[in-house]
Amino acid sequence: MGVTVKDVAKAAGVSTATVSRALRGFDTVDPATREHVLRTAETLHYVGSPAAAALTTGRMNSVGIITPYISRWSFARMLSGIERELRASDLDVVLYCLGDPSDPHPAPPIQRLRKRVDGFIVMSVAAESPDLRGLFELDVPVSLIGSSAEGASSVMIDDTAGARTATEHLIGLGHQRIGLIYGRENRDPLVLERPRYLGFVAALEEAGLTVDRTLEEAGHFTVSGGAEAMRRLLKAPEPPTAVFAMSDEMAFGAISALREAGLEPGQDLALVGFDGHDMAQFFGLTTVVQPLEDLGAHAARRFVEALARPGRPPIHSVLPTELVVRHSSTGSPV
Amino acid sequence: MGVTVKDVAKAAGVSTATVSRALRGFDTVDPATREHVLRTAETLHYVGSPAAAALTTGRMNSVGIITPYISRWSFARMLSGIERELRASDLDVVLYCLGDPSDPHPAPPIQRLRKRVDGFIVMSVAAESPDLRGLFELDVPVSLIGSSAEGASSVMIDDTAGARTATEHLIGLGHQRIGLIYGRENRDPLVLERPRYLGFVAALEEAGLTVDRTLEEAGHFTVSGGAEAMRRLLKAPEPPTAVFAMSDEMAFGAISALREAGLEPGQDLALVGFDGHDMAQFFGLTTVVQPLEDLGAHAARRFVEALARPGRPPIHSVLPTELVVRHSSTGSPV
DNA sequence: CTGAAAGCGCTTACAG
DNA sequence: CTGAAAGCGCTTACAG
Repeated sequence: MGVTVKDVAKAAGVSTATVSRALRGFDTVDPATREHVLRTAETLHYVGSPAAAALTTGRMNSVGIITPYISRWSFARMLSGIERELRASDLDVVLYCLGDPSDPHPAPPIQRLRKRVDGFIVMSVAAESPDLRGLFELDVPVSLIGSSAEGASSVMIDDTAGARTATEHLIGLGHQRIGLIYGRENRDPLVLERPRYLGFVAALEEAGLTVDRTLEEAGHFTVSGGAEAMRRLLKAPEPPTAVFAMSDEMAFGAISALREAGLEPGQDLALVGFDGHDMAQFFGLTTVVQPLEDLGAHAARRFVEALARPGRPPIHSVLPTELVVRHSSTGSPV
Repeated sequence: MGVTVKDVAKAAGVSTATVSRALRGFDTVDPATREHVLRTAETLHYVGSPAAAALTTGRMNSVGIITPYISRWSFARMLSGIERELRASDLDVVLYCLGDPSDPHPAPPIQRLRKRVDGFIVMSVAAESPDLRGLFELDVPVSLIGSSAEGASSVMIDDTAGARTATEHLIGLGHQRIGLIYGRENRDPLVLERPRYLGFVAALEEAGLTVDRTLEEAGHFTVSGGAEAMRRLLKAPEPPTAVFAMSDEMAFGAISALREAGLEPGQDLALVGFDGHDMAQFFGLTTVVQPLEDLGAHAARRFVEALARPGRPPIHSVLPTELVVRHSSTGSPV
């Protein structure tokens, strides 16, 4: 069903061992022989069988990407960063999407996947999550984004600090009643939710403000969820004068709910989001920008390194975030 | 480095052939034997080697996804649809991102990829694109989204009709000077661009309107590109009174450019987008909604079928689009 | 620097 | 219904 090393060997008049060595650039091959083999392989349009190579070497030359979402903006962005970085290393990308961590979903077939890839890059899943059960005992490189674990490299942002900065910004503008739009009722599954909440609370407490649970609404990390959360907040007996949304997409929804109610973000209610969404600028949305593609690229680089030099101690990196102030919080013109 | 069929065979007291057959549910195995083998495999935590299986059967149990973009909204959405559908078939998803079709980029290693997967799903790449050179001679199933070719199944929307409907909507509202925000200067690479243009032009011509090239601006399918395109249109000696944008993201940018200029979409200029973006509703954007996830799921299903029953004639499907009218074109309240 | 041979872990005719 | 044996296409000690 195709040209094999045997064919190349015969055509080149050498052994299959030599073909194999030449093709992979071993320097134990006579340069002239190598040249000749390469040319012969070329002529015959030889393409190696990764399955056969994998069977002998144990290396699949691919990496498994484990993620809760694909199309959610920030995840697509990280994925894009991973892909871009991996393109150079000719590792193939095998994508596995878990599904929403708060919804019931089948456990990923980690053991089966492990046989298909040389290791994993995991996007925003807590190391302790049942979805990752067994992953760290696999003895393959694991590179984490947004979470961390003992034996794995990780790259994250400081979610707590980011949320705290956002909240402090609102406090600095004089707000005392600050609402929150978080994600899901159960704040543990999505790894970024808890630290952002802690940052929010810390800022309030430091400023001597009380944490008012009635000012916290779930927005499910979607635009429509954010809109609904904001509608509920506006219906409160004493609505907040400012709101921190844990994602820009929820903040977009919040903006639309405000407009619906005849209110202008920045004028009537100060709003801050989180992510640095493409469209934040166009909404005039103040937001905590995180370097999503860089997070992905970083994790991919760590993975490639771990594969090349096993046994090195894992590296934990924290990438900076930046509060970008716009109209939605200050009310000043866009 | 792990438990193999041999180990299972020995433990179960049968041959490896029987283990193999039992594990794959062949009905030529005595039920009691099968049960016993299954239990033994379970106990031993046996996990098959896909590489070895692939080497003997020639099947990799995975599908290559070829796409120009990952994080662009509509592509992420289709990808999500593909993934969801494939999850059930336990085919692994190997992702290959080409890069922007209008920018120079390396040719994808189709021949190499072919050895890793059982076939391909291609998102929005013209069958004649150099990126796909050799793909159709590979004799593996190919399932196309948004384009079509002789020997491959395909699923698409009618881009021409969608664009025509959008344009007719604007004409029906009484507009005579209708501008266009398209993608790139070179409209061929991204397969959807040419048909949308043809639909736009057809609607104008049928209405007896002249096609004015000075009212056409490139928006690069990005939010900021759309904003710039709209700014240029507004600077025209005689600006359009309505604009059709080939994507919602460009339309969002256009909206922000309008607001910047103190204009209100729907009041001062009628705007229609294309895609059915999550956020269109929140912008009050009139748009041609296309079933992106369904396109992906559809293509995936075709692929799985083609794999199961090779030789069947390919199926070409067209999924419906729907014009959803909102404030941005009619000016009526959201 | 090169080759003969074994082996990676499965599956599949072939026989029984 | 089951097993012995060959073979898929590579790579890798081992010899030379």
